[in-house]
Amino acid sequence: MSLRHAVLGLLAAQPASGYDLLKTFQSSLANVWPATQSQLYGELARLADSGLVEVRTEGPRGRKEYEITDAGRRELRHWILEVEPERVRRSDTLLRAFLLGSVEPEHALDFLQGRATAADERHAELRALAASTPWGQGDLSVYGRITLEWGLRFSAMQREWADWAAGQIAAASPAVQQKPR
Amino acid sequence: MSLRHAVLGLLAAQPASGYDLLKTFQSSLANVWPATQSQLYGELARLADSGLVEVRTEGPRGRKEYEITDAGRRELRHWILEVEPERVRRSDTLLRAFLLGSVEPEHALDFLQGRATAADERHAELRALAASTPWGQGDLSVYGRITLEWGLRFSAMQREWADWAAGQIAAASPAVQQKPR
DNA sequence: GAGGACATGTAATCCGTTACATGATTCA
DNA sequence: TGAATCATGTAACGGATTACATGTCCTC
Repeated sequence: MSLRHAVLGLLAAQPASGYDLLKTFQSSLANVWPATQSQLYGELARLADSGLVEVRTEGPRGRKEYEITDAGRRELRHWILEVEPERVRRSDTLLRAFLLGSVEPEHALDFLQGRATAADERHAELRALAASTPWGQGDLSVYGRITLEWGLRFSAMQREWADWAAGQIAAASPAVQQKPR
Repeated sequence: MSLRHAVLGLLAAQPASGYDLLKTFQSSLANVWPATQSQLYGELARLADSGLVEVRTEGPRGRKEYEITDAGRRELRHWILEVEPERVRRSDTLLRAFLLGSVEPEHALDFLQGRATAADERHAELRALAASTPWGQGDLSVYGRITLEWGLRFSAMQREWADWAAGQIAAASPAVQQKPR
């Protein structure tokens, strides 16, 4: 049920149409909570039904500009501060790591080295994003940076973990030479 | 489509019934790729339909012991080594962080301090799990440790990030005192 | 007037969760 | 004989993804 709160959070900053929100979900939010057009319009309708948002104005081409209501603000605040976040549950990469025993050690090493490279690439991508973002003075700037920093730290951690894990496998399989980087 | 590969991966190590697999999904795998009983029995039926596993023996109480087939092993190997893992897409915590601008800075600080505590608790939980696990000599031991290490590093990273983020907010809101720990 | 951007909506399908339902075997 | 465990299956519901469908407005 977090898409609902993502939408409320965006509308808490400023009124917007589904189309406006969609652009945000495809750009900055794509790295945090991606959502599709279908989902978004459906969620807006449901939010309006439950009184957490309202149509403020209807514009050309059927444009509906939504505004958060007081009930919506209360719900958002409650969710952020009082609902315990769920842990990240599933990671594709981690599942593969768990199952690496079913391939030969040299292929396990290849996998981990691939993960190290992918983590580096992700890190570079986020660094580029940070550099190209016109960071202003507002809240969005402070919290956007904090969110991005999480991504940088996460990808750095993945890189270091993959290197460490490759070392562990090399140590456990003396016959296998770890390829030099 | 990863539950399918989690099941194949477990059956690659040894034949098992749905009931056996369920216990694994509720213990060690719960930290990596949780799955419910419903899901599991459904997936086993689908895997058998597509010829990736086979019923090896039928035991008492309708027990069906499944075995991976050659086609299943090929599919597993292909998935582990040749299918690019998906990035972790959604994090409840990160979405809240992104939206923290909609609450007062002192509550944003509370949130981040709560995350720091939760990360510490998770870290301790995983340390306890590592200590209480009878690590043997096999593959499961090597790859289980590697997976657990990821969790330890992840929770450590979250803790450090939450502390750093709290510092950023305190700096951006000079009026707000960061509570001492 | 044609093309692109704006703008919303619906349908099909898949995956995951919760709950319901049923029955067999073992052991105290 | 009754409780616990073993064992499998189905149904209902909600969220996410992809694809389909339609129409309007602006600008060149």
